[in-house]
Amino acid sequence: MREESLRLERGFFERDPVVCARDLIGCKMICGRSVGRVIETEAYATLGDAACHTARRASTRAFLANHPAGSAYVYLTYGMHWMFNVLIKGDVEGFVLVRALEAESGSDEMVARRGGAVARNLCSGPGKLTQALGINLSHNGLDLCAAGSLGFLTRASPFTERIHAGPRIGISAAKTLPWRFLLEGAGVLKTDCNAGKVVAKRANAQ
DNA sequence: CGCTAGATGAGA
DNA sequence: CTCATCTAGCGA
Repeated sequence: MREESLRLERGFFERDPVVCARDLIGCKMICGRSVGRVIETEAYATLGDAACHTARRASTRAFLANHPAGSAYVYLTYGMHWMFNVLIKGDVEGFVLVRALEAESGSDEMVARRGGAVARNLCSGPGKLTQALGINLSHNGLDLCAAGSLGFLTRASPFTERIHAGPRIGISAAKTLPWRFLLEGAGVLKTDCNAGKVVAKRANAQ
């Protein structure tokens, strides 16, 4: 018998952000015709985490107050890259940044939006991911648990693959929290490993 | 392959 | 001024 993938429900996102980030690995992300498996995430928390946007941005605190768990939180960084996050509201509140996917279907339109990038380079980073899926500010605030074109599907059960945890990358605060999660052996993460090195080097230089 | 520089805009 | 980034272009 074949197991059916079901949409992740609100309750999934009403837990600890770190648990959500880890459990999102291996789930499918759907955006219209484009589907990919989540292979990299990061958790951010409103308490004890200086890297969380709520620590510096009033608009993010307002967003959190006005949206349910499982809402999409999208914003621009470095003037040109959209970041796709999910609002988490458990006992601890925060966000999960979806950093990388392994394309499964609809990759023709993903490749087109990425300007002809090869598979290994298609969704292997948070900016590439949103570009491949066509995600931008218009998706901000969407309910990912509703029956829309944007959301997540449950991962296979039992889930036997290994998940690696390590420090988050590309940030300047709270660098040591091991809140970055990767599917082991996904083989799509070279670029992000490089990004991690760059960050580490900068840290060493100071 | 590794590494650097520069693009580019919102928020506080 | 700071950023949850990416890519082209350079040198080895």
